[in-house]
Amino acid sequence: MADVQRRRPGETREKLMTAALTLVGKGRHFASIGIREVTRQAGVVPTSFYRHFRSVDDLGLQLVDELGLVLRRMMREARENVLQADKLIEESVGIFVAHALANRNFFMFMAQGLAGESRAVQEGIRSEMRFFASELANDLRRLKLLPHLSDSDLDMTCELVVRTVAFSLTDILSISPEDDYQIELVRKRTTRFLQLILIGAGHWESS
Amino acid sequence: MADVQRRRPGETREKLMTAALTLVGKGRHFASIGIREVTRQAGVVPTSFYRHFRSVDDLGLQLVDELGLVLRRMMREARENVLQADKLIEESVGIFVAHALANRNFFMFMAQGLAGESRAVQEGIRSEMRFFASELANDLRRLKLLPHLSDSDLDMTCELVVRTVAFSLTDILSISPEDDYQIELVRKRTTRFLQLILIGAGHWESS
DNA sequence: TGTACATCAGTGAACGCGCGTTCACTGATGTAC
DNA sequence: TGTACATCAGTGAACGCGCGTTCACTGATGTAC
Repeated sequence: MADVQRRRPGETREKLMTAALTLVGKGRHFASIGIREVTRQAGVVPTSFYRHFRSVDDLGLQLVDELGLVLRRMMREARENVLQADKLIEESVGIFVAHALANRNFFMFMAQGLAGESRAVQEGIRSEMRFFASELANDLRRLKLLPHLSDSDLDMTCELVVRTVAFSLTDILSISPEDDYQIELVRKRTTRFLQLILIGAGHWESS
Repeated sequence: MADVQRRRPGETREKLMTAALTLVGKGRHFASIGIREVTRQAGVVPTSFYRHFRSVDDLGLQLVDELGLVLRRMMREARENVLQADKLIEESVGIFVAHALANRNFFMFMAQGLAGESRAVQEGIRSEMRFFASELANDLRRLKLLPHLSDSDLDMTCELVVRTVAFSLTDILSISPEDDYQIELVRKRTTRFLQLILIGAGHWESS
């Protein structure tokens, strides 16, 4: 009975961000979401919105920051769990697919934002992807998996890998999350894409 | 003086579709565009809209059909002009970049639609991409450039090529069309991506 | 070739509604002394 | 430890505006005989 109605600081802000993601998850596009809609979904009065964000675009930018955390978490999990070099690709793709399903709304927001209305969000997401690619390049360098590649060729390869995986995202997100069979198909196809790229990298001649 | 005010049939319909593309080209996202906005841009009274489309989504679907024509035109030009096998990739990428710049609004619509609000538009664009990939596979088969690949592996390779090019689209579209230097960078990078993929395909072992 | 009628495409007025945003207010929490 | 005050986060009422959509009307074009 004690501690009644005591609000956690930042609780409403969080509710608003989650509400926006929920709407995106329901099939709405972020660019078409309004303030009243978000607050309604969050169960909060419209005026509250302005206590935390200047506009929906501003909320979007803050979502990009959180997206960065989600991606880093995924990267960490991959580093900890991908042990056998020969199954590196398969296991990484598996982890990616699992995270995409577990954070469906977040990744939908990411897929939308890449060609979204706000330049700032667009730039933010691209920058997260570049960061991801450069981390991947570091890992591959450390593992000496493609030792004959120059730094810039390795960067290029990783950029292509990240883009390919990002495109698979749109495949996954267009499938019903329960359709295990379709998801398995995407998983296999993505794996083959990456294998093809890495075979290419293996035979690439850095000048 | 004769022939005054005589409207070409379908003229308004065309104006409305062009208007929607213009708005997209100005940075608006298709999902956030309204009927009144389109008609205003087209210089037409709002009620006219319903003479041609049931909704903005419906207009979007018809834009996908036209997008198909744009893609086919591009494909034809590539077939006619890509003569030297050793420069196949470079020349194809060049033609793609030229078309992307010349039909900027159309390609922006395409990039947006891939993760857009309307499932039907999404599906339509994906299907155009699949068609493009299968045509590419036919060409490569005819040219006997990757004779050791099974049909399904060749399809996979072409699918990856098309996706990679499609992703480059978002690069091109985020650049100012006058920034020749940046565009040249994207052109070179895309070319390298495709070279990497085709080297991979060259060493791929179809089981 | 001429006439009567149907169809089509564009118009302007009107509707009710939800939107973004502002304002003054409230009560809880944090800070200074 | 207690008191006074400032700051913060949430509220409800209110605003003017642009939205999607409907309606009845108009004139041009197409069709039948």
